[in-house]
Amino acid sequence: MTAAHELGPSYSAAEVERSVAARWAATDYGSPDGRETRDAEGRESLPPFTIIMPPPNVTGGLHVGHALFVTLEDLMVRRARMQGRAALWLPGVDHASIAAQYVLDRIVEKEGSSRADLGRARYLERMHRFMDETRNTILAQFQRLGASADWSRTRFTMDEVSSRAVRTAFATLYERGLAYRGEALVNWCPGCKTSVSDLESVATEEQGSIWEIRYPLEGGDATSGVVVATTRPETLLGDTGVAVHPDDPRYTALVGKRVMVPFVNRAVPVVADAFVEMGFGTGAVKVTPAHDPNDREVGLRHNLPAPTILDESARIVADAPAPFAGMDRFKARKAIVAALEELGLLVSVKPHTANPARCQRSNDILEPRLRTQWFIRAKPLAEKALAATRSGATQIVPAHFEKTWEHWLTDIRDWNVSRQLWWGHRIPAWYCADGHITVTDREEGPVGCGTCGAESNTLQQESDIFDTWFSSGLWPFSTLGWPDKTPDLARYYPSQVMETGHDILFFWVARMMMLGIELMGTPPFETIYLHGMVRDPEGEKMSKTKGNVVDPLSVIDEIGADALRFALVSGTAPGADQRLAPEKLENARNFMNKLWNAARYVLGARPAEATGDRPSATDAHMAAGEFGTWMATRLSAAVDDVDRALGQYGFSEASQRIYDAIWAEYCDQAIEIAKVTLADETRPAGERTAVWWTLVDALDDLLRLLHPIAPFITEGIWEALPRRAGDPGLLATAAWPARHAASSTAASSIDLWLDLVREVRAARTTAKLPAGAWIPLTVAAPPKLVTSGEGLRSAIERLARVRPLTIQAALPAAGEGLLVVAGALTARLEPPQADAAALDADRARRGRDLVAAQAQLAAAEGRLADPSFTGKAPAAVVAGAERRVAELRDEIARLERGS
RNA sequence: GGGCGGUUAGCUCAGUUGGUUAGAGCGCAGCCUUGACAUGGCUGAGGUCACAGGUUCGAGUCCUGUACCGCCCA
Repeated sequence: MTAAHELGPSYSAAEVERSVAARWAATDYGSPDGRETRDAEGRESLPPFTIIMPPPNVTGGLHVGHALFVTLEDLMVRRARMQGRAALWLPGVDHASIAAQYVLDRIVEKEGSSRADLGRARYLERMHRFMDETRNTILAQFQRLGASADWSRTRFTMDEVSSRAVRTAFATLYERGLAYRGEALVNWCPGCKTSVSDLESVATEEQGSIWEIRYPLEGGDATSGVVVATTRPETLLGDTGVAVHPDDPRYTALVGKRVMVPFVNRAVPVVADAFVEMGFGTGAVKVTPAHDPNDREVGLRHNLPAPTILDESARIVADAPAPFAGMDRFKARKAIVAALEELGLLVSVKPHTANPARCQRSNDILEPRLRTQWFIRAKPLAEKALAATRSGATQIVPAHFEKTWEHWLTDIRDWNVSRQLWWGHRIPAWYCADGHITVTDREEGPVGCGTCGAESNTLQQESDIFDTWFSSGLWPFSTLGWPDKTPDLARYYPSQVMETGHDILFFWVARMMMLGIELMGTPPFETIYLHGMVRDPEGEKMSKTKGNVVDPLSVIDEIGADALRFALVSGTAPGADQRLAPEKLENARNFMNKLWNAARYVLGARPAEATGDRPSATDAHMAAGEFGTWMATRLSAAVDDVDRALGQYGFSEASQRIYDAIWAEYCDQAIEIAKVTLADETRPAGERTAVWWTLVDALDDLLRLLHPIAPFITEGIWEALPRRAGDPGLLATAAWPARHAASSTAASSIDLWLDLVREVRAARTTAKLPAGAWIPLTVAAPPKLVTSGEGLRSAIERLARVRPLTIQAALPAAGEGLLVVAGALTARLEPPQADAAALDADRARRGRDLVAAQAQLAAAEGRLADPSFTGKAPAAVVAGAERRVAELRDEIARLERGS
């Protein structure tokens, strides 16, 4: 970057971002106790502001979803930092056990080996090497986005502290009876060879069949018995019953009788159970307790055995009858159907839409299997989480997600935390030869069996590991040092905001809430802010196979992180998905370019008289004249609006307001007005100096407002700005702007004159007057506006391209020309050689204005004439209507007089 | 089947506790190479706020229902 006062002639995001990043890297500004902060003492008097960063997957690369969350969190943290709070944004990465193992398995396969070949120890060693390669990649990419996290506190869900937190948490839950080991049906993924939680199972839809199969009566022939309907004939080998609805008259006589399951020749009872839908299929269903959740329930209610008939690869078990033993489940389905047909037991086959659950990771169809697993008792934990949101201790943004939250937590089922994987935290449970369970938080394991005292070296540790989300669930406090009582934990727990995607509300947020309340005693965050998904311009989910993925790094290379951040922020609404189109990115880029050029102009327009340091009091110059007051008022309104928007997580609204403040107000109006004064050597030097310093002060405010969204360019420009005494070295640690004392509540005459300028321009356009021509304008203005108009004379001339400009009390008697009415101002443009057609066009325009004004007047008058309006509406609204009527009458009178 | 959300300009979306003149960006049309910026400036066209009822002095905003779209849970 070039020296102060000299911004490069064209905006290069890459150059600015590189240079600013280097300056940041040389400081500890991201630390809540950073030395860069301007007021360390003041900081202590304010509450800290903490966001714990959702840890990205260790093996992952940056995608646009990361870019969104990094931007939003960084925005909040940067603003809090500027407000003088101790702002902590704590980063880290997640070991992502199933996802990482899935990725590494593919790599190992390519290397011609396999997980089984390597064995657990060597595989984990290979995994650690892999982690070391990838761990910092994603965080380095976050830095390119401008993330101002405290990198010195970076954590990993598999580091030593996290491991201790996991053991302690589990041991505590076990002690409290909130963790238990039990046999239950789990979602088994035959591809990943592990169980997965309900949340990791994805319901899908596919065309299948429904088979109707006859189970003959025990001792009966092939026409006796009952016809069951099933979508999974292959599980027939594990059937231990047939169920019918108790009220189904078709089967009343059969209940209690026994029927024969083909091939296995097992006599099983016909039971009556209300879960059966009479209208489905034949109204009779086979019961396979070990391979279907509903059947499991029925089996338990009717004391049916539950033989497992599918192994961990979802093949028919070895002790099943030939030829099915060892067969894959889908082959077995065909084979069994064929065999049934041969036996004459297949009654019919009908098409049917099935909804098999698939593994979120591998997409294999999940197989329910009975297994002994570790579970977390969810109900008592969920109740506390619900209490926290109901009491308002934790607030969900947007609020409507509370309903989803309620729904899920109310009907929550126990959480299966066992995974038959290798990469992850091993469950700290040990079993002795007699099967007693000992759970401990000691890294080296228990000293002996907690029940029978069997020696530690005879104990076997559980081979299962924890669901990744168990360690993630501890993240809000394990990152702060828990289970130790660290100063960080005391200072930063609970955090203010948990910002994450609504897609992991249950996976993660609910678990953090449940575990946080249980283990820490208080909810882990005050606000849960949920963002939506970033989609492609057509609203499609981005995916590599579709090829519609926006790569944030290429976007940054092309237009800069600031533009990407601005585009994402301006498109976001709490909980809502957004479409990211190239036009949006382009607009953001243009905005950055606009800001850069505005700054270039301001810095280059310094009057010779504006020597010396920047005045430390902003409002000295702003109070000096109409322009300063106007600017102060505009800035104050912008600050108020941005504060209000951000206070309610209206990020997009805030970004739009800043965009307007910079582009429409500052560039299109303030600079254009100031330009005239600054270029006018005949103006008093003091006036030019005041105007220039006002521009500088305003730019400074705007940079501060925009900084949380676009940190690089604002920092880069700010560096070139004359500094005030007491300002820190970095904009990142400078103070958040406040209202200006010089602002005014009264309408500024500048706005009134700008309205006139706009009307004159419109008149010129409709009348097709040459854009470059100087055209005489006479304005009739009330006395107060005559004075301010004189002060703005050269600006009005230039902006409206009018000359000579006459400002007086009244218009001379009707003459040729174009009438212009704007607020309290009436004016006449007098083009030297106006052609008749042009004048007609303008007259038509004015006619339309008149009609519109008359319609509005009629409406307003109608309202005021209605006693129910004047009687019931608030006084302010009535007064507003009255004012409006007066204005409209005045305007109409002037429009009519002139035409 | 249950729940939640959406439907506003050609497109993408804003729209605070109901206040009467519904906004922005992009796109479109016309004009402008004016010494910060053509990644720009100026001006303009374009909306019965999905539909049908209701509450109210007043409804894009609140209530009921309908249609369509999307998401979540089963």
